Amino acid sequence: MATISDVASMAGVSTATVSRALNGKSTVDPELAARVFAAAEELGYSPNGPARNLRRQEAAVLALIISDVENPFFTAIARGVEDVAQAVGYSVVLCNSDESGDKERRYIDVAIQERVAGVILSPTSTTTNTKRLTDRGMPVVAVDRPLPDDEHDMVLVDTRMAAKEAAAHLFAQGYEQVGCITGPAGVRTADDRLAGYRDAVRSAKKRSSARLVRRTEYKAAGAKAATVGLMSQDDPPDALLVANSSMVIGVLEALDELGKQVGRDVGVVAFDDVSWAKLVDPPLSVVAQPAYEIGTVAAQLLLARIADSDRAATTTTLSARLIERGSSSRA
Amino acid sequence: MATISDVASMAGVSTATVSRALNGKSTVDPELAARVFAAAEELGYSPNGPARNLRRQEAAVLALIISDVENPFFTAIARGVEDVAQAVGYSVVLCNSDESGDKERRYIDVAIQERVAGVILSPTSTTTNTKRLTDRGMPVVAVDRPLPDDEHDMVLVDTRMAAKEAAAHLFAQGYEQVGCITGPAGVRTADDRLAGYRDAVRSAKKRSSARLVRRTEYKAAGAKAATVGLMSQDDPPDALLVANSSMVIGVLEALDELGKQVGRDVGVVAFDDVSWAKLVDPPLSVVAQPAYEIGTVAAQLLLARIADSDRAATTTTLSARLIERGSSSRA
DNA sequence: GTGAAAGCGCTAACAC
DNA sequence: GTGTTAGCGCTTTCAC
Repeated sequence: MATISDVASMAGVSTATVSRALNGKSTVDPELAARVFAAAEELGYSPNGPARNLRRQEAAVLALIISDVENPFFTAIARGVEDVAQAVGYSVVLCNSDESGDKERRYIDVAIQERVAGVILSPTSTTTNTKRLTDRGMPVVAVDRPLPDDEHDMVLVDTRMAAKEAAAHLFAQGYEQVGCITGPAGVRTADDRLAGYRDAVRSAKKRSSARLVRRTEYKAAGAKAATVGLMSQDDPPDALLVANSSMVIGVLEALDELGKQVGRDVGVVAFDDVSWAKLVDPPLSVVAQPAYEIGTVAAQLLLARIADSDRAATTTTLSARLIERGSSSRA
Repeated sequence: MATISDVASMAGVSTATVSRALNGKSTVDPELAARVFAAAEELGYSPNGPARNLRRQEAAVLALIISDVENPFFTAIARGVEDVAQAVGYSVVLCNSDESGDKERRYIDVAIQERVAGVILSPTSTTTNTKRLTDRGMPVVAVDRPLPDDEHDMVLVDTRMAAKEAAAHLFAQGYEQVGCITGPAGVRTADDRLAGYRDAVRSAKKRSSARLVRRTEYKAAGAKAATVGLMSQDDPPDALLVANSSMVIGVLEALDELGKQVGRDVGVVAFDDVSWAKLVDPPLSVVAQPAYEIGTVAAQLLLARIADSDRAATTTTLSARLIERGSSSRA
């Protein structure tokens, strides 16, 4: 592959001049510049990124480590990040930790080794170790889930409040025994959504009961089993708050197999306004999170910190919006 | 950030020895090795990837350029690629071309600049230019959609056959006027699915009619408008073959708004077995493509070609499977 | 305005 | 088995 010195000798100038011409730095004689461009074109020259980054000691690349590529919530964040990054000439590399602390650690190492300019991640758990990043002065922004220490920028959603509202809505619709299916303990969004649910139970003057709560992986299969378990006990719940959109697939399947009609028999509200929410029967009531905006804000924060490492860490909390559809109505 | 010479001086050895010890190359005196590891640990040393890659003239990184991150079909491919790559120590960077030839070109350039070991891509159109890649000796594997020249490995699905089967199934179920909503002209999967549909029309001895076909972006909005257009003409279709899962969302919304009952009034079969297919009413009949397998095969092919650039290019064609559910039945 | 030369951090000959 | 040294391709002083 052609190198800068190939271009230089073809154009009859020094490598320094080629570099200057191609980067539009300082002024280069127009005539020489033209020769340089012609030679570069002719040779199909494309600068060697690693070499440049090695020399410059910086790369215009951001790493985005998300916990589940197959979850539309996270891919929407990715789009937000990408749009902001592209606009200022940064590339984004997307890594899928797949809710595994191991893979997450591996990708954090890759980010360090590749010397990316900064990292945006949705921590798989509260034990996620970003120390390796911060020790090396790498800017980190956490999205969706907070990091334990407060030296990072974070972009979160007031998910506890949203969960409370959603559960309160179910009570207001006349459901008596609202249950909750949430993610694993230690995953902050799962804990918060459960806490919000409990807030609502308390406000509604209901007795909170562990019988009505199940925790599983943020996946359809676990949620399906949990729903079957929940519904097959005496005095089962007549409504369910479901903590994510993968889970609600399992929940709806289970309800269907148990012959329960959603809405009339069992009210359902789930997190995340997925594209197919209006297609199920009855249409699914959801808590819509501003995923794309989380991405854009996170990217802006990260870029700001890359530019100025002394900025104080900020936490941005966006709010979610309850969208009432048929699944949370008895009518 | 600590460099290899920091480690070397701390351990009282040369940088060469550090490199050897850390990479487990040739043999190093156990005692020295121990000192090296201790020093590296102490300093929080992490090798500089760009520097290493520059020297080695190769990086264990694959680029995967997909045309839509929000489409589960492509994210499933991504998981397949990643699983294979991880297993042999390669990282995967995921890039979203968003069906835009421009973004695709930009990412191809990034891949070249970063000197990744190889590229897997789903070309946005038949005009995708991979010449820049191949000119530089970069291995390329096309997935989902073929590339015009036959010097590349490709992993495709026999989507024409699958479309024919799906349309034939609709005729067999007693639908008389089967229509087709497919993607933009020039996108090979869109063209092939249309061709397969026409094959079925011919086999069923129906007169093929442009009235029954619509082409739009591979998105819900376009498909929704197309459906409204299709259904509001005289003698509208009584069944629809839909070329992708984003589109079918628009189709089902439109049908619902027009008061048509899916299955009884209008049969529907769509490409891609999405997670929510069984939740809509009636459950959605689909053409299930082996997306994950496409990813694994593509990654294996790419790795093989990286190891041996002289291999002849191969084309792997996987087959899709029709899954009959309620949406394609009048009962 | 341009070129010579140093050096980013690493690995791989090559000596010993 | 270990150290010395050259050099990957680039940018950036520093002279001129």
